[in-house]
Amino acid sequence: MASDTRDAIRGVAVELFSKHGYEKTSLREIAEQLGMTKAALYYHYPSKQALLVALIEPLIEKWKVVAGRTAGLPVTHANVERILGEVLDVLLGHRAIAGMFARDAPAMFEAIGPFYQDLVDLTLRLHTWLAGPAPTTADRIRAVAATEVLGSALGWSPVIAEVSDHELRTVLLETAITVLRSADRPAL
Amino acid sequence: MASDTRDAIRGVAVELFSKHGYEKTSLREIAEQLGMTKAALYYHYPSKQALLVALIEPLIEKWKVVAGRTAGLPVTHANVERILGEVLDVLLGHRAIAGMFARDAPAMFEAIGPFYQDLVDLTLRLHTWLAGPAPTTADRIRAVAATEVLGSALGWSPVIAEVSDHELRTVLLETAITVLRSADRPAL
DNA sequence: GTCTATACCAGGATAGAC
DNA sequence: GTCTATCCTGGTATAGAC
Repeated sequence: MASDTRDAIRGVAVELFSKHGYEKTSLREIAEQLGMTKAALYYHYPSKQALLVALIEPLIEKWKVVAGRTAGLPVTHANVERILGEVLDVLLGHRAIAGMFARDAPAMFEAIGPFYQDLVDLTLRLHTWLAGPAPTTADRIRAVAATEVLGSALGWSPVIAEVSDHELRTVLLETAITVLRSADRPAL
Repeated sequence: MASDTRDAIRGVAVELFSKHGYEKTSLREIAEQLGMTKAALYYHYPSKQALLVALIEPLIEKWKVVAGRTAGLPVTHANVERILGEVLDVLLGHRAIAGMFARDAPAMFEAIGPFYQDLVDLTLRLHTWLAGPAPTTADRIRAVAATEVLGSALGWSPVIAEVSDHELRTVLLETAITVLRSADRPAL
């Protein structure tokens, strides 16, 4: 087994990192909450950054899979709905971690530049795909906005916290699709 | 006059805070870039936090004005468009600072809790107003999503950076309104 | 009124004892 | 696998030069 201690450390780490931010969470705090010393953490994870990376990796992997699927995929209504749904599932399935990327971006970048860059690049590919072939500027803005709508799932608002994952998924998916479709409407 | 030096300090501070994040920006860095010592900064601003507050204040004031306007205002098409437009103008007029709140949230909260809480409360009031009277859960989610669409103006995507403020304003305003209106569409 | 020198404490990191 | 001792950097505080 991959060590109970490591699991416990990661658990406390996600909790504190998302609550107080990465920079403001001290290793002493994490250690104290686990009943060990700062230095003991260093046995299990060689640095604060390595601990962060261990938390991040599962999200990155799933994000790669979803964004990768868009390669060469035609931008049909059905495909857009499927991809956006998968994106939402990744966000909802890793809320705490994805929320860190959304809300604690500079810390994430300073700590794990290349990994962070991977996520950014993948997101840009998603934007490009969503904008469709030969997009206008407005199409590209809407692609960003649609992604932002999905990001609402990570929000701090009580509205978001109170709603069931299922309803959140349904409404946000429909809304994001509406945003992309709004190109078809006559100009205001 | 309110001191050239203070202006210069604030200029460098916004730049570095938004580039590397608040926590990761050291006062030494700021001082060096200005050709002075760390301690000299302390003459002009009594703490790193006070410097941050000085940057933040103009945004908070404007945000208060806009969110305050919604009090008792009927949720008509025209009013929604006017308020969302004003929100966009505030965001576009304070891009760097507003971006810090969007992307560096834990740092902002740790540093200036009460001020941050003000912004959050005002934003929640905006959500509530946008959701309209007797809102369904879906209405409330869409209100959050519409706000998130406006927040796209603060994004790091090259799409956003390349587009003119005017076109960004036009498209995002129209898109946010579409999101709120999408309740009228027949269910998927 | 503006700045320098200097010292203090907290947090991340490393070496080495047990 | 866990701890003590130690180092370095960054925010902070104060004394004092100009």
